[in-house]
Amino acid sequence: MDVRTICLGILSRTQATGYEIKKLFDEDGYDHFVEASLGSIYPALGKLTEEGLVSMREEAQEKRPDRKVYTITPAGRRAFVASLLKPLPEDRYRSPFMFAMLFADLLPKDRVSQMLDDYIAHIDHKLAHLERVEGNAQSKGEHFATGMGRAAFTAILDFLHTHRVDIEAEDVKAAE
Amino acid sequence: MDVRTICLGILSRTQATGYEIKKLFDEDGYDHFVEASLGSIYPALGKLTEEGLVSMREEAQEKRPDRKVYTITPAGRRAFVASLLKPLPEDRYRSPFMFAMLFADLLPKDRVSQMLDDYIAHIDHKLAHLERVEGNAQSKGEHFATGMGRAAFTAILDFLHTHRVDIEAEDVKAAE
DNA sequence: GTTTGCATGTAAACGGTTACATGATTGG
DNA sequence: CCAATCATGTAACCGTTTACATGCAAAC
Repeated sequence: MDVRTICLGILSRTQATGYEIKKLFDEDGYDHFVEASLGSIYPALGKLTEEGLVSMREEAQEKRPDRKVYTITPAGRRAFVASLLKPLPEDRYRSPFMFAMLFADLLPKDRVSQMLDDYIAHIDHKLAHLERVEGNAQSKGEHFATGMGRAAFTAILDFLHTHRVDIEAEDVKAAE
Repeated sequence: MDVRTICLGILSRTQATGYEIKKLFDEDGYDHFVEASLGSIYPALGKLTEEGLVSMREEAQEKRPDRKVYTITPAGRRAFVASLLKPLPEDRYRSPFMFAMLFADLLPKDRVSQMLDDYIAHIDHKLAHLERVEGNAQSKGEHFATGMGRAAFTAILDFLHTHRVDIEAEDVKAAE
């Protein structure tokens, strides 16, 4: 899902500045399955404006750059819905952690333990974040997405807690 | 995790040609959390050879291009382990499906059902693949990785089956 | 007779991140 | 005093994908 489409999606819910869109990503739970940096959001908004899919209104501010508030246009809504009617790109999951676990036997035992600790802490943190935003979910979709995220994270944590011993165990060379 | 490191990892287990490395990705369960195309593998192998991290031996073949079999060097092994001792990059999960679910209320009901059907079929397929490779897992790490993948996919499928009704339900406008 | 598998490689295009550039305000 | 927040934007860089280029053999 490209930054263009993500911006349209957010703007279909609320008008916002580029900066605010970025914040919605990070804070409102979107960041579990999409992401974008400001360096890609600003150019995307510029292009969407050119194409008439969003409109922009400048709000002057004292001692700050003008806020540029973007609003989705009817054409923008149509384009957004159209993009969701097309076949969706596949999910992509890249996990350096899982990759590293494949080679646990090459690593010192405490490095493996440390990786597990870090990863568990990280998932814990994500799960906590998810549960925090779950409360203020607005739409059916948000409930569904946070629920599914929670299901997945919980299962992963369960697995890690019960199976970390397997990978932390010393390699026992078969006695001859 | 960049293609370089992934190639080194695979070559730490077995020598292989670029073509074979690609196949190992797709067939041996690696593709659930790492991926790379031939267009990135060949240049990566060339560079690793230059740097002395892998060595290359050409095997002439009749009526086919020479096979170039790559073997990791001691320096390559050291570099690979060193890369796993450094802090790992974060996992990244990009899900156009989850993103689309956030906007289910904007879509026709049967498009949502179709997305769910497609996605469930897709996860089913991945899970079956994982269970197929789980049998011939060689190392502790492979067992761990396939086990964790299975745990996550199973939880997601469970969730989808029990909660799809929530998102497929008609939006009932509150009676006034 | 067409697709799939084997086997290599290059180059253009793409989409994105990171760093740079600027600068006042507020909270710790 | 320093870090974070607000607020925009550009440009260089990066890694990767996709398409192109080549071509035979086996399977369907």
